[in-house]
Amino acid sequence: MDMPQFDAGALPMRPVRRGNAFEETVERVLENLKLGIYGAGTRLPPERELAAQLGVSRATLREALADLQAAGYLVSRRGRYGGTFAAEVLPERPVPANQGDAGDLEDVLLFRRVVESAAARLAAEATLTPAARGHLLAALEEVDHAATDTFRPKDARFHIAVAELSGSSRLVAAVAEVRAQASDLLDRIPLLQANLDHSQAQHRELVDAVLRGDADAAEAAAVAHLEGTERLLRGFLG
Amino acid sequence: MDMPQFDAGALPMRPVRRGNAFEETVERVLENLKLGIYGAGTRLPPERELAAQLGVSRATLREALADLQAAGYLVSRRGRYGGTFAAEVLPERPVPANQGDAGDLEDVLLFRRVVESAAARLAAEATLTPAARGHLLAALEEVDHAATDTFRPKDARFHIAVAELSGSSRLVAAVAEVRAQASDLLDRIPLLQANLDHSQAQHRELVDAVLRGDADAAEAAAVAHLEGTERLLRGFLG
DNA sequence: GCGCAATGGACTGATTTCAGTCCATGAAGG
DNA sequence: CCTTCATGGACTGAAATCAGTCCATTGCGC
Repeated sequence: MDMPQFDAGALPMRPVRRGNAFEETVERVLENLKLGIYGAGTRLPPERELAAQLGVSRATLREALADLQAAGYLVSRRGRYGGTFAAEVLPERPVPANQGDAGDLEDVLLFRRVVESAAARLAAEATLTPAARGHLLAALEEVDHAATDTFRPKDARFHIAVAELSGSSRLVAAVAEVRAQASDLLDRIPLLQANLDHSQAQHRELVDAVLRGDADAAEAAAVAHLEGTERLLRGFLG
Repeated sequence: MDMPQFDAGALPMRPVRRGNAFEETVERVLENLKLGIYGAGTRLPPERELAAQLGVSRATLREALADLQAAGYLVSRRGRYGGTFAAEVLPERPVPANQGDAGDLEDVLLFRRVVESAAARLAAEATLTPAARGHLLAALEEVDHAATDTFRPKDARFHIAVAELSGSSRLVAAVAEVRAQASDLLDRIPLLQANLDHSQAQHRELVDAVLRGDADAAEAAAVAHLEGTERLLRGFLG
């Protein structure tokens, strides 16, 4: 941890813009694809609507979509009932040789732990509608039956589903964001079958705890689950 | 809680832009002033540097600073050893009649609880350098001796100081952001002397727990402290 | 005193981004 | 068939934003 901890004046102000609108739009859409929010073959919202959601003009959004289409992430169809669809199979990502800071690795992992364990606890404490329970179980089934090459997005989707049960939109956003960041790191290390099996068991444990409203157990399950990938990441990258 | 919880496709993508660069820059700088990151009379970084921190061109930053100067939040001095300074006394804020969503109130409070309690716990678990301990105590003294009209910024500064001890820059950012949002809400309700005294005691308790490394006590103190303002806010706004 | 140097102030032209408009496509439904 | 209409595709002119340059001011050290 090498933070500029003291001298308030030295704390840099958090950026307002991280790049141009085009780049950020590409990144955001890609993030949603990688997290499996839009699974293979599903339709994205119409451009006009998506542009509004992203707070960006349709022209800018279209540039971003065109790039993603050229890169094979998206397919467009014109005409009524057409639209923009997530590709059936996402292209291999050209490993971003960029090694990322090690300090940043710990930062992401720590923050992930904070938000995801809280999400698990709050989900367990919430009173769930039958629909909510069904949604959670469906997400669990999805990730359980996922082939190894579709595991990560479905895993992310599952964890976001848990966060949604917490009822806090800010928490959902935080989980999604930190997942996306962690996902970038995870793409640089191999996916081990043993670890995958272990994950499934932990997912079930988490769901069980949430469904029976056991907040402590839910939090513990979430933390145990996270620690697994933390160890992997530290091993391969640290 | 009225979240669009299911049907992933319906989850809107998180905005990339929340407004134009100018507005966001004003907001960000104002946020830092209100949080007391730049206390009365202190000097902000030079424009060229600040623009870089914010990821915005100097022209845009200057427009924002000009507005804030016109509104009495800032004072500029030219020449070497000149600069832009936080005004000695911040203008009364023109209460933004805007009532804000009630659902959003709960969302902010919930997320604040998540990040701040985690920050308190992590701060207590961290091994603190003497400098860090001194910094924390200094922040405590500051808020302790604050007059009622300077209480809120120093209070925010104190809580951010705690978060800094956690060693996670993401957590610090999250605390600062949620504080700023809560601060907007707090400005709409009166500051009660009794509540203020209560706060001071809770601050001491939190600091004690952090300094002796008692994570459970630190978290408990933080939660107790937050619940105080939560009740106030719900009472006046809910 | 004098010049150095760091700062805010002001301008210019290029680039990005925007809002708005109209066109092209093509499945659904008659 | 033919019409309908929600969608992607393409263009325009305006506005915002940028990077870069030069100017104006002023306290400090020589």
